Amino acid sequence: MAFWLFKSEPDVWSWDDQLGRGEAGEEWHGIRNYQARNNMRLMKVGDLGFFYHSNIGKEVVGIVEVCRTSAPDSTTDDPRWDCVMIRAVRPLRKPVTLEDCKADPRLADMVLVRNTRLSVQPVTEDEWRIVCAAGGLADT
DNA sequence: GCCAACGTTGGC
DNA sequence: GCCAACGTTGGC
Repeated sequence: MAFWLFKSEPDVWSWDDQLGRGEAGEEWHGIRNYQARNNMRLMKVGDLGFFYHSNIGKEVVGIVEVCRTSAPDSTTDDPRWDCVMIRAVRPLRKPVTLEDCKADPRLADMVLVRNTRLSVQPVTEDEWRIVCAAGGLADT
């Protein structure tokens, strides 16, 4: 089981949009960056991820689960790009902001803090627990 | 709206 | 294969 972080501009695709898809989930299409794509190729069904709002909010707002491994991105004919599908699991009780993450020395190496531009990132188990706790979720 | 950081492209 | 030019992302 691995942990990840998915970034989205809420203008384009928000947590509420994701929640609206329910169990069916949503294809995480539109990724045109090799590092982000490679991360998606490593994902397995059942892996968990944070749903992060970039630009507006700049905060982790919810938890998602990978529900389909990486497959061709339906929004392009370019065979280089593929993507997973994710479904909403639950919101954080309290969003965890980028500022919060920067303020916690234990999260200093988090990709979110270090490489602000990567849109699909790995999260370590420790980071996962710390952010969940900060978000008011005892476990997951 | 600006700009730093980073990725990609293309000329050589 | 290097690197300058350019485009994009995302925090501020």
